[in-house]
Amino acid sequence: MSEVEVPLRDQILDISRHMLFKEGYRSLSMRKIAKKANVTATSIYLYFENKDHLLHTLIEESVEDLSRFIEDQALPKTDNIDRFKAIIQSYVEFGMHHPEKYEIIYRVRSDSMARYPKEKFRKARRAYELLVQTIEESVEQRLMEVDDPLVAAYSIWAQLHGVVSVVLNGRLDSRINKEQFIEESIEHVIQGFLERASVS
Amino acid sequence: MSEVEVPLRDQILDISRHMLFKEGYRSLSMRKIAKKANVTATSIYLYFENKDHLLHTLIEESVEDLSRFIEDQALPKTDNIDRFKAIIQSYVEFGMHHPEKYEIIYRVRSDSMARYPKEKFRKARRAYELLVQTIEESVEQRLMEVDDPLVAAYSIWAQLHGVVSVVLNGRLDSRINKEQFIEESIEHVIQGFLERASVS
Amino acid sequence: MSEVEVPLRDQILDISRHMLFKEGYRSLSMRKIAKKANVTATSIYLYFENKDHLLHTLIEESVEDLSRFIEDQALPKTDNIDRFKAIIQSYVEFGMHHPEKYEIIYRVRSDSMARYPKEKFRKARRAYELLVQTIEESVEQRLMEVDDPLVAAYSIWAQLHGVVSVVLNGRLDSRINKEQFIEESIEHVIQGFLERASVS
Amino acid sequence: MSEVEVPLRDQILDISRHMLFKEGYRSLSMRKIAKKANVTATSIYLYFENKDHLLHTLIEESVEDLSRFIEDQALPKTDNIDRFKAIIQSYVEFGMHHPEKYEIIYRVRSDSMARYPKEKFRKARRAYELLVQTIEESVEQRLMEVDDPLVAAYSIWAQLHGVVSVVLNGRLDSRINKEQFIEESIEHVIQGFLERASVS
DNA sequence: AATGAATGAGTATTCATTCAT
DNA sequence: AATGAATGAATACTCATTCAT
Repeated sequence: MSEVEVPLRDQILDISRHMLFKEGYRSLSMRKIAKKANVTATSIYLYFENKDHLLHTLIEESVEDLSRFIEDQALPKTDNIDRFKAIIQSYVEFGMHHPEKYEIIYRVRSDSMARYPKEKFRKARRAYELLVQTIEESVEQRLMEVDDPLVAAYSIWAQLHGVVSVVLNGRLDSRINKEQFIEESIEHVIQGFLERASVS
Repeated sequence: MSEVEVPLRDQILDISRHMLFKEGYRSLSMRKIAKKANVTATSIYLYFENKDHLLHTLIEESVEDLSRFIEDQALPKTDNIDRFKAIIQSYVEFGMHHPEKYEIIYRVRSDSMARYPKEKFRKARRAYELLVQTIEESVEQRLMEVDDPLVAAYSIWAQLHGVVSVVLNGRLDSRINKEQFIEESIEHVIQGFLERASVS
Repeated sequence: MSEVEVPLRDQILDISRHMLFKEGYRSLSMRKIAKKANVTATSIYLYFENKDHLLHTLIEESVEDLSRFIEDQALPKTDNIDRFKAIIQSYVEFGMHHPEKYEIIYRVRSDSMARYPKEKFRKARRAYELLVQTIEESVEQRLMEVDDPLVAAYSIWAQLHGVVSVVLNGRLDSRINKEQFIEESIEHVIQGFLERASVS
Repeated sequence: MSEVEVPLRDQILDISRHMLFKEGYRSLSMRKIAKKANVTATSIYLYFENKDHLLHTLIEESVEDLSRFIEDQALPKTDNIDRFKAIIQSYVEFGMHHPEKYEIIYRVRSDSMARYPKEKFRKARRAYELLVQTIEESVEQRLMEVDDPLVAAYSIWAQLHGVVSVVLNGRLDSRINKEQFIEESIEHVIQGFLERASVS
């Protein structure tokens, strides 16, 4: 009663996000969400048109958070190389610190989100566009040398995603130290570009 | 009638693999598989104990195919650097040529495969162990320089997986040419290691 | 429409009880119950968690009714022999007047009720405990002579159950009059004890 | 190989009888029987037209065994009272020594055997008819005094059945010794008749 | 004497959703 | 802002039985 009331809509989002992460899309049901929120399933429909809309909201929110997180870390950097590194670092950091949100962006979609309006995924590109632009400027400043900044940016993103998802899915070889793995992977991705530049 | 009869068991596997790829685990149902195979759902149970067993068979088969594909390409190479490249190339190639099998290894698991006997995933490691060993030998021969071959191998695998899955999930920026993306990504992953060596 | 509305929950219990009696446990299905109640099978789950819970409710209710019926008839009797007779009479009477409830207590269990919490069957013992106590007091008052009141009570109960179930299962020889059979059986069970006493 | 080959037909009967006793009708399936017999379900149909026929065979066999067991014990007795006691004793004894067969006679029927041709149950009456006849002769010889031998016989049978089934269903109060319970119950049933006679 | 392949009807249960209140 | 009652379609799986061999 005296506690701060979390609006039901937010509660539903939190519960769904968590359940999605813990148990996967397949066992995410309106009833289970409702039960955890101590309301009836019907109540969810007051805030979300249907299950898809609820999921879309979840994705949009995660995508927005990821973009903003990266921008917050990268935009303050005025040096392009610094910014380049910041984007990469913060991308991985977001995955590690907000696994539930990170996973929603990638996992959900593959399962059910053919239906997710592609258009909205464009938004997700904000951070990517920033990376492209940073690489372009670095190239202009002869700090880097790449054939195609677009391709380079996408490749970096893909590689980082591979690194993050291996860790989040708990597939890391048990003999390997997580922090070491992440650090060296990041370094490898970054160096792959910088060294070439420094060589030239 | 006069056509070559494909055994029902194999038909079921093919259909399941395809449906899994096209529509995801969650919409894979025994009934749908049966309908596509023009048999009753009951018939599936003549060949597979239950849905899990069917999926496990699918995974096992994919894992085996991937391992063998890589070995076939890499083992003939006697030079370690050649073998190193061959492993990487063939891994990506397998993903591109056998997307359904590739996806099963990764996609299915996250959803349902907590139940998949971990022991059998060890098998999946055959190619990975080969990569580790190749790196170790390259290091001994001073062809490469890495802190920890185990970590390096895992990092390479993760990055390649990121690259492959971005393509398979159709998430590639429409302005980007797929072949170029793959080629440059592979080169980047490879060069990241070799250049360091050549520098030293 | 103008009829008194019987709550669905009660309807389901009535229908289940009846079907159980008429067709046995094995052919009792949620679907059939639903069809008889003119609702979908899903609706049953609004009132009962699952089939077992539905059956348990049925058993509990029958057990409770039997106990109360006997107590209602027997407790008012102050004389122990009167009470002894009343317990026996009312036990059989309950079986004859409420065959569906009587049968549930015995028939269902053997089939599915290993799962039924034993603890709840203790309740069923209320009438039995009353019989034990009544015999004990009768013995103390030298109105009866038995080796062991516990054994005597159980033996009486078993014999009565045999008598009742023969009738309810329609196994009575067609040449035999039901009422006569019951009356003489009861008398025999009772006299078996009292005569010994009167002899001494 | 060198073992005595039990004909499959008998194996099936043995397995079915045992499964019926252990797990109840509801979980008795042709497939499970077949699996235990190491044959396919189809093979059962070589010996039994269908599941019902298999069960009927089981019942018939049990009924025959019970009748013969009682006759073997009772017919040699020339004295009617001895024979009366022998019938009762051997009935209970059969239940205790052949619980699987005993249970089939009673348990199965209630569940599925509405379909069992009543005519065949007449056979089951052989022992009962013997009891009736024995009582009739005892009455003629003024060794007993009963209103109606038919009713008396049926009542005895019912009471004994109650006693046996309480024990076989494991419903005996844990504080009660099984042997004592049976002995006293039998004695009570017998004495109920004899004492009256001895008094007169 | 026995099998292997297949079926059709059935089982309990779960799900997203709707509607009247 | 939220509920309670209900649905229709789906799920994995089991069963007795049949048929060709």
